[in-house]
Amino acid sequence: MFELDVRSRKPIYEQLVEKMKQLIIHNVLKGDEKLPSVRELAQQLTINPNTIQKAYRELESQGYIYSLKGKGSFVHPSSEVDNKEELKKVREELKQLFAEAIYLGMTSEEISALLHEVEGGKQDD
Amino acid sequence: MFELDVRSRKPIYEQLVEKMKQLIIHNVLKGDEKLPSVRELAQQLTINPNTIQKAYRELESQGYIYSLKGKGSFVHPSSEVDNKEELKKVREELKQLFAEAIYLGMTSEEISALLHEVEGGKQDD
DNA sequence: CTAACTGTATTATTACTTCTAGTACAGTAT
DNA sequence: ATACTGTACTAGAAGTAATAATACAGTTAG
Repeated sequence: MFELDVRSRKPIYEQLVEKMKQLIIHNVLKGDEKLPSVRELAQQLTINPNTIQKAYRELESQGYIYSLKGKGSFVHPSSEVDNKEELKKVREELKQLFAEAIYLGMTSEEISALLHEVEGGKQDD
Repeated sequence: MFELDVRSRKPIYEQLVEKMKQLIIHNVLKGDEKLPSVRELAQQLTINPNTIQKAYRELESQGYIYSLKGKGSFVHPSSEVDNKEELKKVREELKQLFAEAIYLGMTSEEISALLHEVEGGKQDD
């Protein structure tokens, strides 16, 4: 499914959260799609099931997936995502990153271009 | 100078790096301005000098400050900052964050508005 | 109902990172 | 010389991440 850097200073479960978010955001994993089970993914990645669970718990609290006992974990459909806390966090991070980008010499034109590049790469299905 | 959350899950030296970057980026700390010494700041914040040094080392490697043995640590003037690695990192983070913002329901207009808000708040002196 | 899946929770242990503490050395300035 | 600076190193305490081994509850296919 993806690769992890076990030697990284960044915790495995955080890497896992980031990668999964990317897959969900870029629609590689579609709404209501079933994710690999905790044990299955642990075996695939040769890491401990508890670590997977920790990542899934985090993804669930951020609203990206939902889990049903006995059934599995599933991608939360984008249209239903309504996480005001996450949105607030993202807004703050954007402001911080904009200031940093400008400080490092990026123009607002460059930044806008990047935005529209990302925006253009989207499609619903 | 600022406040730190010692109880936070985020390491103290990382908080310190973030805060200092903000002060530098927003021109509260100006170019070539002398920063508090490692020992002085450690005393002010009641944390260990080694922790301050770790933060300063990180800020130096990111190009935000420079240190002179026996003299002190100083803010790197914005105009001279030319850190291609940092810029590359920021570009990647922007793309990731844009995708996330859009996924969470922000429009590109909202994002652009945020950008110009940050941009407008700048002034050289 | 049983067997084999699911998520979830708990406890114990190990490994790693962060932070502190103390010391030391080299360069600068008065 | 004295008192500042940054920098480096070792050692130990404290907290976090990751593993390992169980256990329990809900779902589903036979």
